[in-house]
Amino acid sequence: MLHVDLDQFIAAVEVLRRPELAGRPVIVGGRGDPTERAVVSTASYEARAFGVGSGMPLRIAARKAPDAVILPVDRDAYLEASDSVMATLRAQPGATVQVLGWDEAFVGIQTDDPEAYARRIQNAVLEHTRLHCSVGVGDTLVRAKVATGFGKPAGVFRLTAANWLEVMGPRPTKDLWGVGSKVSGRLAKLGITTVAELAATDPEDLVAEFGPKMGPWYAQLGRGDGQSTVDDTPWVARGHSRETTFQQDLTDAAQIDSAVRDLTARVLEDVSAEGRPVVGLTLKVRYAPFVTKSYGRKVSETSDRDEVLARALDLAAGIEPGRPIRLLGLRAEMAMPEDARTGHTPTRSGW
DNA sequence: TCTGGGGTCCTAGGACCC
DNA sequence: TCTGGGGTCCTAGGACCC
Repeated sequence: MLHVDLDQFIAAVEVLRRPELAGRPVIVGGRGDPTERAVVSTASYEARAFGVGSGMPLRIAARKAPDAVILPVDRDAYLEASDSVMATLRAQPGATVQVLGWDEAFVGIQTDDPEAYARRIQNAVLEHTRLHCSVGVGDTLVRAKVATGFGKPAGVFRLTAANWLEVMGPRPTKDLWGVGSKVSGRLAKLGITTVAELAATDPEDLVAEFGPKMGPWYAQLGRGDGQSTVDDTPWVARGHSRETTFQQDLTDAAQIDSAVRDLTARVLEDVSAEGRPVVGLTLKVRYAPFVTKSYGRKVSETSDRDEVLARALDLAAGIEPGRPIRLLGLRAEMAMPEDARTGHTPTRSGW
């Protein structure tokens, strides 16, 4: 199968509608104001040369790349571009498309020459959207996904059981898709620092540290093994959430109350668009500077706005009075539709 | 350096039941 | 009076991804 990933997607979309920005460092994040609390969504390759990367506070990014153009996030524009990329992929002969995000997808195909097929896809995407993408070829989802990184930018790379250990073996475990800094640190404490070492570990030996599912899963990840078919079953969202970081920390009860009402209304926009009842609510509170607490509970199935608001305000009653709040978030969990409940939906553990 | 916003999934521990 | 063992459900928290 193939994994297709658009190059510097968000920045590329912005440059398309502002051709004068081509070749310049471009940073997209927040409302485009580096004095606000916000982070970088995407930086163009020119901006990355200054050490700017996604997730970095916008303020820091602006300091590193003083001449960069900083633009606000425009979700609708990226969604539209994404839709036409995915439509292009689905139009390829024999392609099964599993969308992973705005800018990436797995493509299942039967072909004797996957590299040629990958080039076809790159050309088709470029022709229809004027966007460049990189393609990974693999015999499992994990290998295809990881392969893409070696193809960037605008290239094609193949990873299979035959070359996985040769290419990935010496690399740190953090280079794996699904291993972050915490897990790589815990693995290091067990004496496992490279992908080769992880691949050679008995899955059962990881159960004590990571639990019955994640332990064996990490061992499998080290080998690059896992699911080898692309599943295009339409995704069914489990829930929707909204959150806001306040530019000034909140302490006033009336402000908190109004923020919760606002979040509820925004969450309900997404929820009611799906027409599925709410079955659970979680209020996330970040007390300054960075202590996150959540207050959640199941609720009896409801689609009534006032009912949901009342339950959200119930949760907000648990907020510690007087403690400065930096962020509030509200997540609504929705009832799963009958067919999705009985049918299969792709899960991370399946990979 | 000081940390967005939208998601998913897993685990631990307490409550409760038999 | 002090207390097993297994199971399920729920909540809180954590980790990761884009």
